Amino acid sequence: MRSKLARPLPLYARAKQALMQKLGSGVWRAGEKLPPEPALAASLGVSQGTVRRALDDIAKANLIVRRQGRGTFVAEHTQARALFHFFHLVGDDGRRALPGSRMLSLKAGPATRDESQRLGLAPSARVVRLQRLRLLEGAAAIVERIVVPAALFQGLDVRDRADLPNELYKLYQDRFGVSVARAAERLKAVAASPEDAAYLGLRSGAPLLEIDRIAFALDGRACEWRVSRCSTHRHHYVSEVV
Amino acid sequence: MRSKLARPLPLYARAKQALMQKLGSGVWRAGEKLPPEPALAASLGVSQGTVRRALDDIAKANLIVRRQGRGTFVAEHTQARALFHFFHLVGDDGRRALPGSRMLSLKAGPATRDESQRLGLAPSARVVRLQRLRLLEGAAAIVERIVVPAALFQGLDVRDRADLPNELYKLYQDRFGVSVARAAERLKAVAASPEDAAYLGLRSGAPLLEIDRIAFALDGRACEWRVSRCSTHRHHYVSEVV
DNA sequence: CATCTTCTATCTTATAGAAGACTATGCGCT
DNA sequence: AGCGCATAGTCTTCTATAAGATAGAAGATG
Repeated sequence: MRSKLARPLPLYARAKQALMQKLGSGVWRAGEKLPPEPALAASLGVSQGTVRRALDDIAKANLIVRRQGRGTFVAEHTQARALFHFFHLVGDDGRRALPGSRMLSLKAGPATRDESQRLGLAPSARVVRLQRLRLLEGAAAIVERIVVPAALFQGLDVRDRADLPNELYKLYQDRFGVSVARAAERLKAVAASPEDAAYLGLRSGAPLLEIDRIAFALDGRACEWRVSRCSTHRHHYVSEVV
Repeated sequence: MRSKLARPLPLYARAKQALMQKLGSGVWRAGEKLPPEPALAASLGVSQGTVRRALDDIAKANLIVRRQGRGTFVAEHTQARALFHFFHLVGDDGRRALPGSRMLSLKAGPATRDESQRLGLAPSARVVRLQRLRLLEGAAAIVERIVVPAALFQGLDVRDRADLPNELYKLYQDRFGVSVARAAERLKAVAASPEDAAYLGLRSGAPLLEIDRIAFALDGRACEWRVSRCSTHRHHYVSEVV
């Protein structure tokens, strides 16, 4: 919302928008190589320096990866990326480990009011819900409740119940072409419900860290709502603040 | 830890280091204006473009503020900065408010093992400890325990007990020349101790969000250890993940 | 296997103009 | 003379382009 005159964005910002739009529209798939800088510059009608600035900006948001001598590539949801960018629970000894998963339930249905509001969907649009138990170093540590819009994930189905991979974001990207670009998390301390407690082997009322996350796709639309209730006896959530 | 040959850092990175060092050594005080780009470039023996890149990097870490037409200034710990960069508790309605403070205690003493380890001090170096109760919208919401190395804050004293300001980081900067540049936070859900519960008006054992933060000065040394135990009934901790 | 070439991104410098912010000047008016 | 105001000038950062040197990666060639 610019106040004075509607000044046009600087050229590099418009170039960035154009590139982002291409990324979002799936012109280049995950892991693919983008055209070299001079080619992009020519196709956008700007200088190489300008396209460079745009690419650097996008790389800073982890949407592309630049490798000297090789080229610029669309970011993939690798295990390492999941571990370092999207999973913030760390062992108290400082070691990071990706949690294992045990599927508890998967079913589809119309969205509740909360769900459609949080995901920005039409009232009672169809959603798919799943629940998982996640294991850290073998022990149950997180109860996870996930809601996704059915429209974005056509074909995600009860039949998938058995063989959903551990890393859902990679699945979203590979099978449905939905790349999670960023996420907003809200944390609270809550008391374990009797159900939570049973899953995690704690007494009811034990303090749990609740991570409430909305994940956004490249085009900015919300694509997942995930609530994770974590036991933080041997782990903690890390956050860097600058 | 670079693996192959010890390649020199690129010029802009060395320029950044040189500038950071000057910032850390207090050549320019908080709020002061840095020399214009061409002057800096000349003094460092690099081109204006290179110094620009270094300055942009530093600005991205919120250590300086650049204003077109006016100049480049050393960042100050304003209220807004405290609110947006260093205080992550937000009301469930989305509104941010800086908490008020009520001092509970302030005393000096030799560091415990934990304290000297977390702050990177010699064993049993002198530290100052303070405890505060913090209020959100008038209601007690956070119990805060703060430990700082006495060496960095010469003259911080029991006599200050009454009139310590709400925003400590501004005090650190203005009175002691210690600028908090970044911080690392570790979050856990814990059960309220009887003492916590009494301060916060909760029952003992209620779930609290514990924020354990080490703050680092410009030169990279730890300058504060702060543990905040927060009631998250009406508030939550926000975290953006890219 | 070693070397060379080619393609790529990265680094560095230089130049020019646009735009924001502040100061000083000068002009008209009272 | 003194006041108010527009304008010009100057200093600053910001934007944009260009060009060449550097360095990593890969394949072709000897």
